Amino acid sequence: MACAPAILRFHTRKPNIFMGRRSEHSRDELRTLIIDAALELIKEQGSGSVTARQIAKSIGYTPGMLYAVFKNQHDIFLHVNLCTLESLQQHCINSCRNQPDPAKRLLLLGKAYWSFASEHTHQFDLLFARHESQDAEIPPALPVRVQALFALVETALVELLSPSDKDPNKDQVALAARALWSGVHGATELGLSDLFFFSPENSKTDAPNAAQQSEQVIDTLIQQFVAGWLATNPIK
Amino acid sequence: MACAPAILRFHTRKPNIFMGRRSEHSRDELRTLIIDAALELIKEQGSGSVTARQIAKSIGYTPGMLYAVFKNQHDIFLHVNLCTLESLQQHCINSCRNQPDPAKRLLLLGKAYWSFASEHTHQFDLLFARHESQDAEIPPALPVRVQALFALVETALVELLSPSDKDPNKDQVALAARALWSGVHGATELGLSDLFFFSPENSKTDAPNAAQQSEQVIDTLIQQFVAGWLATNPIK
DNA sequence: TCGTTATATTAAACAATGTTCAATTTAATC
DNA sequence: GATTAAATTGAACATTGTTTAATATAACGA
Repeated sequence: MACAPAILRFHTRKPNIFMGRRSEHSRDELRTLIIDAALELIKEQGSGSVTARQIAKSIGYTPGMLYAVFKNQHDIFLHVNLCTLESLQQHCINSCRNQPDPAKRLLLLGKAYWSFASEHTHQFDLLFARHESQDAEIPPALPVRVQALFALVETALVELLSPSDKDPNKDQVALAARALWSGVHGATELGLSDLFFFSPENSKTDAPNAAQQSEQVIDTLIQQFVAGWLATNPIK
Repeated sequence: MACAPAILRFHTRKPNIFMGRRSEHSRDELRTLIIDAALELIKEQGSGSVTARQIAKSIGYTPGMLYAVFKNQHDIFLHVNLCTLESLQQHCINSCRNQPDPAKRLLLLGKAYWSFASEHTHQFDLLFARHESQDAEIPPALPVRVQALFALVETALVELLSPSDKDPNKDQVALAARALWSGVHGATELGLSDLFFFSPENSKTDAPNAAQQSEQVIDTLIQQFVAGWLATNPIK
């Protein structure tokens, strides 16, 4: 292979990020362009009917380009989910930041979770949709954001037990927070699907709609859980 | 239109279900054939990758035939969901039919719900998947089955309060049952998605897997809820 | 028994989808 | 200004759900 060295010499050139670009946008700009466009389309139509061609067209590109930036469609949606999770987190934090009473704060958090889900149904659906495992890695920021959500609940639960003392069983608190919030999440899911099926005879003349039912179920769940939490954990 | 009556005469013949059949199967047999085939494929692959061609091929027919029996693919899946819901219901009933203690029964129900979901993940996913509204009507048997599931919880909650007395507030019981079961459902969903994200430092050297976590979360939720239920409702 | 009629099923087509990749355009480099 | 490498395209590919004209077949009437 006498010619190999001569050929390899050409490959030693340092690559440049801007080489050969045709558009105004850097790779990172393209990333956010794509994610924002996808998010917008999902808000309008739901993720199920958003196509690669739609996303590309809405930012003035060709579908093929998307695959130079993201691994596949599912990869794009994963990064949309990151945005959604961030919005959800902010919405929850804002809903209760001025409420010092931990029990009331939990109720506000529950209402916020439901209101976000019902006002951003398509985003919420995608966030918790369970596709069979695609070949795209979960962004590492996702677990962090979920934990941050749980932390809000954990704090409230700790405050409920000991407003002054600060030595709770962390394992127990983490478990309780996840149990309680699983409940709020489940009620939200069932509420969105309108799956409560209250017997008509049980309710009065004016049957509550799905949204009212959900809020009632969530409130009940939180109240009962808090009552149980206080009953089983004696105030130190 | 002098000829009209002559033509119309032919149309007065009574239609017969077996007219022109080429196969051994009646329309109803085809319905169950299709549903069973779809169910089997969903168990193996998950609904997301089951195609009309696969279903048709597995029962020795052509995809076009499916559309003479069902409105569309979503319609087929809805009827698969009916089977799934029936299995889930049976699984739950069987899990606790010999347990007289209502609190223990609720725990068994929770375990059963989780075990069904984790052993039939693909079916469970399809059952609660929230597609954007397709044009196929929900089978009327579905609400009935969901209510039957809630009834198991309602009964246990009533027994918890008054083992002998039988005059509970029905609205309150219905609400509490849905709240509690929303929780179990939510914990199941989050568990399947492995979204609990317990901080590693909180757990001991041997971190529990997703299944163990889910069962623990579900147990905690039920125990706390029951404690709250007993605390807020004085025994009559 | 033999056409006639109504149904059941097919086969082929359709438009739309996600994705790939050779070809092309463009910018940076020598 | 020629060369090199990256960015983007555009056309293709295999699949998908679904429709529909054509066909095969069973029941009916005489």
